[in-house]
Amino acid sequence: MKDITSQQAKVLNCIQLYIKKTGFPPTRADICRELGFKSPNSAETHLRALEKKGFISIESGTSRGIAINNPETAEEEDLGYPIIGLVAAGSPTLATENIEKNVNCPKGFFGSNFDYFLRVKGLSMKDAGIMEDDLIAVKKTQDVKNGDIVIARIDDEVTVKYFHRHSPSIIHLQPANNDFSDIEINLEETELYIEGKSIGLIREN
Amino acid sequence: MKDITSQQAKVLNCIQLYIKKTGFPPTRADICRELGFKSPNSAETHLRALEKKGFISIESGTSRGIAINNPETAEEEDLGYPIIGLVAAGSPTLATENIEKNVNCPKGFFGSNFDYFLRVKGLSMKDAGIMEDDLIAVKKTQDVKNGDIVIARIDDEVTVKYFHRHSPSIIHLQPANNDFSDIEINLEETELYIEGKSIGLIREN
DNA sequence: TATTATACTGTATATATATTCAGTATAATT
DNA sequence: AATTATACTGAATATATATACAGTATAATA
Repeated sequence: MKDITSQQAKVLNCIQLYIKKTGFPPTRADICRELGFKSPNSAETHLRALEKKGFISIESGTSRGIAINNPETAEEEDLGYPIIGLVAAGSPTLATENIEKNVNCPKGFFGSNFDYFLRVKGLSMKDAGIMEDDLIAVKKTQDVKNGDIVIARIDDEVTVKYFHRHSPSIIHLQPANNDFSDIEINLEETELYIEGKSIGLIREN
Repeated sequence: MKDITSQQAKVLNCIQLYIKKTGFPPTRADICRELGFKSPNSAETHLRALEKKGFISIESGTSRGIAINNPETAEEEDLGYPIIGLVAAGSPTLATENIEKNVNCPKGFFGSNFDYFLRVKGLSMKDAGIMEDDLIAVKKTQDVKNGDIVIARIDDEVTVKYFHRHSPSIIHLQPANNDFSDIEINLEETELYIEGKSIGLIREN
């Protein structure tokens, strides 16, 4: 998708507005009327340029045969977010990165953007209101602060816990359940990977 | 909006599919091709009938000038679900039925249908994973079973609790937090109204 | 019983529309 | 210096398309 010029952007916007208003695409003459062009060929050449750059599709020989190409919206909004299963029962266990299904959830549903849903197993975060089978909205990031609920991986085991950095090399992964105890990680001895952090939660019951 | 006939429904469906596939409405000839009609006037008369009944709009003299009238979808899916505030701090308090904002949430997001979101105040259901400021998806219904999480109103005070019917006239509203105690209601003395039950939960953090 | 709505075929045509060709002009690449 | 992309006007035209008119037939309604 090459760069669009300001005039081409005007034409593209005009087409979108026209479709929204009338329910069907404009003719060359319609575009001229809307944008003040005096020759249908002005619209024609802009349409050709927009087609060449991939913004629209034109059906040859067809009246009003203009379709707007919208790959982002079409794919992302229809597919939704994947649900990934977390097979952890209190203590972290192996991560099965299988997509359970896709949830049709509007983009930016939780203030910030996120990348996928994680199906929670176990009750280690029960006092934080995270119960078994809840779906955590996970934003992939390594930028986490003390007190954040993080998705952490130790070797191949994935767990959800509160994040607390006690010193540059000592990190505590703290459960929210008295039946479980802190996991202390010395970064000089053990490798810790932060998959991301929780920015929201969904429960279906 | 009068009744649609099966043939007219076929034509309407054909138009919708055509728009979805191509991005622009069909001509009379296109409809004939899709549905096997041999005369463009077959499509024409069906279009006139659909217009008369309010299902579509036709722009006279305009090629592909068909627009689908969709008042229901336009209103319901864009508006989303309202968030209603619950000013309850552990013990039930007065309900303020003010719409906080609307959430654009796909219909049927939680398996079953629901009617609105309730903003939770207080921690009386903390052990059920319902925390302060969580949004409960509420389905308006009086059909509740023991163990359901219900939204109950006693006089003008609204609360979220587990529902337990101990006898035909004795109902217990049970919190999920040891710091709170059961509310016992004798239906012969006190009026209890079940606003609905929780079928899901959303947390933004 | 007469009328209206539905459900088609078949033909004809005015016009709405895409599209080509001929120019003019400026700015950006190669 | 030559080419290409952008940004237009203006005219011409083949054809895509809406739409009216002439029929046929069945079922529902007044």
